[in-house]
Amino acid sequence: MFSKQRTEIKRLKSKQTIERLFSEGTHLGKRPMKLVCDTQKGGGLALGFGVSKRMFPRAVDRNKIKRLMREQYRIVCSDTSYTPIEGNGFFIYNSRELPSLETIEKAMLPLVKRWVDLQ
RNA sequence: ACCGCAGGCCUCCUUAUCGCUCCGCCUUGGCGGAGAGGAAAGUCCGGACACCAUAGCGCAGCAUAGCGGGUAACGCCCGUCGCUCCGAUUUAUCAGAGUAGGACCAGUGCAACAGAAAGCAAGUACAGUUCGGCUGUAGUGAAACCAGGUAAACUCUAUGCGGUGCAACGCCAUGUAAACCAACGUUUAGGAUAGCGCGUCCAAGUUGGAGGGUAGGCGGAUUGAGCGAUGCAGUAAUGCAUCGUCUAGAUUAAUGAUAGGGCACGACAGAAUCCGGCUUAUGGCCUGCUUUUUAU
RNA sequence: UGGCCUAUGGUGUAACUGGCAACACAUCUGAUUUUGGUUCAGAAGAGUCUAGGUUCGAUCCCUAGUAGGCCAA
Repeated sequence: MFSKQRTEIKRLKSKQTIERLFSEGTHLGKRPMKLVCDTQKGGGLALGFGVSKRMFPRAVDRNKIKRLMREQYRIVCSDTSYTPIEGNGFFIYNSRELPSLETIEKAMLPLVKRWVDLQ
């Protein structure tokens, strides 16, 4: 995944690590998104994306939002001012309105910056 | 042309750059290939597959219901008969649509109001009469001496149905029990199963043996009652034969972004074990048929 | 993924085996009171979640859908 970039990004798959991330990780909020992250070294960068079923009952909308968030993180990585991160992160979209790529960008940039500051 | 009905097809296309999931090749980052639906949905039916004697047998229970056929199977599909509806007129026909349509000569129940009377009977008024009673008419009602009506009332008849579900189930690895297996022992009391009876299984203790559960990973998992073409059989659903073809397989869960062009300016909507149906949501195009109106 | 249940005035509940949809609270009007509350008298407000079917006639029986809720792993 993102193999040409400076850092390799893994998919966050394990149920155990996700549960530990949510109980021990740092919770950052910026409307309409939320980031749960830690700074665990050695494992590289692993990311997950989630949308509440309560907010969007249709699967088509949930898939769309997750694709938009993935795309936006890819754009963030390709930027020249990006500094590599190590750890686990989970992005959650937390609003009832269907977003555009711009609103995702406005929310994600400060979240990533605060995550970098934690390193 | 409009309305209604039936059947079939498609689900924005294309170019460039970057990016995602799986597979193959060389090899450690490149190349090549493939990548959501007709409903993937609701979970309403039917199977495949897997495990379980707490799985068996009988009763009970549940489902289906003209007749004939198709199918792995079905509550599905096809044909056909009857009944009902629709619009029309030729008043008995038609394009169509619907139809849980077996049996009240086995038994039980039910029928508000009205009515003399709604079920082991009793009996109103008038007329006729062969004056024994019978026959006809009236009035109430959805239905009235006639082996009445009602089974989407209980029930009966025929046919079918064991249960649980891929988070089934199998393997790997970690490896501590009060948990497992076999033998001995023993009360026949209690417990176990969607209901009941029979059956079956089960405890504490001793000895010996063996490796389980949970968290995690892998398999199950995509080549199948598959799809397409042609021919034959059949009114049709469908079946058979030959040839061709491989078409998602994820597991916090893959299809996007940017720029350019075109048009009808894109509806409903995203696979999670897999098939056959049904139902619901929904954009566009084509073909055929009935009725009506207009024109020729 | 699989299974189960519910829906009736604004709210909470009834309606027996199919036969005029009932009750309480809330609302409104009037009386009592200096005023308000309490109390008393009266009124309005539904066609039973939606669409079909069976029936002479459905809240009730059957089928399909909609919305909400619950359970197991």
